[in-house]
Amino acid sequence: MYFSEEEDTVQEKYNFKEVEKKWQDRWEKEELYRVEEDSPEEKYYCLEMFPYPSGKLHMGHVRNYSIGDVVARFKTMRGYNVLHPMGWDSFGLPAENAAIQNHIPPAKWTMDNIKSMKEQLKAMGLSYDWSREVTTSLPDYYKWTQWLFLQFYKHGLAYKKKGYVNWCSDCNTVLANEQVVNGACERCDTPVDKKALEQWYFRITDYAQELLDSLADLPGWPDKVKIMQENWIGRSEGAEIYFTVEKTGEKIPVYTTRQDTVFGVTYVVLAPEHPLVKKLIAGTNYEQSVQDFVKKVQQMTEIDRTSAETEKEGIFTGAYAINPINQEKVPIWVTNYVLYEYGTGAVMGVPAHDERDFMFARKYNLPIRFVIQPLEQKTNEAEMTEAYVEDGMMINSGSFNGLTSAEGRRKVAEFLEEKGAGKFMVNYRLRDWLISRQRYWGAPIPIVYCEQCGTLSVPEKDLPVILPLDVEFRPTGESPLNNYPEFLHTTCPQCGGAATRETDTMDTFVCSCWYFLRYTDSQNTEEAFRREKADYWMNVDQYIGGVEHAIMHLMYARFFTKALADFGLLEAREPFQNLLTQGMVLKDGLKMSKSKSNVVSPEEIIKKYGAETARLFILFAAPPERDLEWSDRGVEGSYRFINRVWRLIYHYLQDLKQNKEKFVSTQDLSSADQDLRRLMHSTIKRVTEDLELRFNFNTAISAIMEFVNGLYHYREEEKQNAPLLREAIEMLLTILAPFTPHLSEELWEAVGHQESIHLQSWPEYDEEALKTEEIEIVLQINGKVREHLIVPVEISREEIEKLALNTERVQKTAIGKEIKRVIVVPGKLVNVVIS
RNA sequence: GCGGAAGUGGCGGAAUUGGCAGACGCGCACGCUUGAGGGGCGUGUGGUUAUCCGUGCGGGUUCAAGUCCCGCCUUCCGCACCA
Repeated sequence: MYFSEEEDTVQEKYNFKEVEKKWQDRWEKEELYRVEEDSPEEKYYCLEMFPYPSGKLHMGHVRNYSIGDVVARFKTMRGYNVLHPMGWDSFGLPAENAAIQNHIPPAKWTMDNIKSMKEQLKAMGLSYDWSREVTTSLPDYYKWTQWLFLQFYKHGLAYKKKGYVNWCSDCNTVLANEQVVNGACERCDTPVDKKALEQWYFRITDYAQELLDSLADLPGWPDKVKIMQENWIGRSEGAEIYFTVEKTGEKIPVYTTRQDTVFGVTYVVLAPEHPLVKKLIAGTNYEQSVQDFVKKVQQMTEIDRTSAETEKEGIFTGAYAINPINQEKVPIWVTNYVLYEYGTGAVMGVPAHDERDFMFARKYNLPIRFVIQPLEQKTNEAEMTEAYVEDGMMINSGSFNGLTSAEGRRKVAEFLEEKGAGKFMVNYRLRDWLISRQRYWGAPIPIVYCEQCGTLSVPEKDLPVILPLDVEFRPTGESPLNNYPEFLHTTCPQCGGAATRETDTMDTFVCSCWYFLRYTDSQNTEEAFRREKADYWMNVDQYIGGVEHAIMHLMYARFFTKALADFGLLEAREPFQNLLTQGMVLKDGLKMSKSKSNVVSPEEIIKKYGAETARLFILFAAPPERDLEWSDRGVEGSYRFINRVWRLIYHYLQDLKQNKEKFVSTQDLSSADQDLRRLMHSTIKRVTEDLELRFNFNTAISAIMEFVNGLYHYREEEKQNAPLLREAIEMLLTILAPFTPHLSEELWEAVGHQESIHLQSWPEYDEEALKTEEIEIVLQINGKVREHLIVPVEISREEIEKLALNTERVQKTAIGKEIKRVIVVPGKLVNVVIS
């Protein structure tokens, strides 16, 4: 990019309003941040989580995008071909709620918000390639979300089934397991109900093992996030064991990780929803009471039911089961503490070796039988007040006596497997992803139902299934699609007869599962993305966003990437190579929120101090992954620094314009010149390493501040070296460019450059320039700092030792004592140990 | 209960491999500049000062510990009857 010929008058005081606007407009006009795939440079994909267009930018956004912008600009200057896109996660409930409350159509509300948020983002001076912008709620995007759904369907990874699902009565829709927090809707906190409904699922459980295993391929992810995903997947190894109903011979599979305790089983328990419950009690004396109990449990809220503190309750069904290991007859109970969704929905009760079973058995006077002996001491059964849940040695277990728990787990499972009464089993806590929502503002699921032909995909050529915009909302929250005949009624793609459309839409997390792929080829009207383009850009080298997406978005996106790779659509099996989870922005130690009225508006800060002050403060105040305490004083400090840089360079402006001599020789430098030059190079080194190795923006900025302080000191020198000064100032502007892009660009132009500073290379430091002739080392006596010695750089260990021993301080201290040892750490310190 | 992160001046934070604790910034004090205020430029600023003491607490390893080991405390975050 080249600057226009017109002469700019540089003002004495930094006018951030004019300057920021001037460069934002010029960068946009010149398409400075546009990237293509045909670059000789190595690619780098820098991505920040795209926002939901609420209409207003908040400080979390400012932090997220400031971090991303520094990374993108820095990598560009380091010589990478950087993809840095932005878009909108624009389906979702708030738009619909706005429609119900204020009678604004969701599409209009959404597009208006996008417009105003885009202006706010542009006012921040972020280096996005806006030509790649994606909007998930527009047909040119959701067409491909629907197309991807069909690929999942075709490959058997999307299916419909009836099951007990989480229902939020306030949002009027079902929720995925991941969207239920403590038994309540994560969006509105309404306790969820369990409803038996037919719903669409993605078979993420097919990928459970790979999702778990390949966490190991992500060293660039925070351990915290990997551990959370690991726990969510919840893999366990155990056995399925088949108990049989005494009367009917029907099998009851139970899942356990402690098959070594199978001789300790004194009862079997079923979840209230277990289908066997009804059969067992039908026509017996127990029928009424068990039914009452089941009803009671099902009426409990999800919170109460799943809390570990909830009292364990149960009821005998009147039926008995046979333990396949020893043919023993044990009672079958129904309880509130067995989860139908996990394992087989049935559990073997081993009170002696499981806390929950222990409490349950105590309450209902069920027998407790010890079958695992601690290795160190003998259990005194009479004195036991809690279950022994550790491993040990098997006792009271027939031919298995004497085995350790680990051996027992293997042998018992093998034995049962041989008898056809059980098998080894790996279990996961991860459930399939429920993706259908009974809401309007989402991507319609491209399915039609025909009375003759059944459930059918919409043919790919008929995509997108357009979401109608002129719909009417009812205050109930019911999806208006159900009352929109033109949408609902269609023809069967197979027989041509009358058919109806699926009116459920997809969970918005489906849309955000592949947006990073669409960015690589966002204008493509023939495909979701061209494979070569995706393969060129993927994986995302650096992904940046909030930790609140640790499970849902990040796991769903990983699942999508793996599935798409299996469909042959791309090479990558992981979407995000490196992940940075930024901390929250706090005010007065609390998360900013309307209810606490401690919200600081980015718009106001930008208006008052300019975008760069806001960016600089946020990057300077804390390292990116930590929470950040907002401080108005701190903001003023950043504002001061920016003006300090401006004044410094303004002071030299005339000289710099007239004297364009380049710095070439290190001859004839005064000691102040040498100091300045050393400071300059050590600053480059520090800033480069802080950005390259650690994303420590705060310490990088502090190094630049020290450099500026050094330049102010140099300004006091009588004799100043003009070429050196020019080099130092240009270096300063260059390393500031990722942090303060407008200021740097304006001054870069002012000192006489025609090409944008953002197209310059990142400076290299000169190892030679860092060297000094003398260094300061620490003199310690018994490990305590006593003095500082100035010594030549190339001094030997022996000389340092001699020097140290000859100091007055050491001599004095050593009177009447023995010098036991002298430790020399070259270049750092000498420690004299005196008894 | 389980898992993770953190705890350093009046405040935000630095200390990269065990080697000068407190970089940088805020605040505060003082000086210079200015008609004044603001702003700017500069100096000082952990606590005590004879010296010592200091990184949540108590031990330990080491010539040397904010950093390593053992045992606790507090705060925040995530998960939580998963058999």
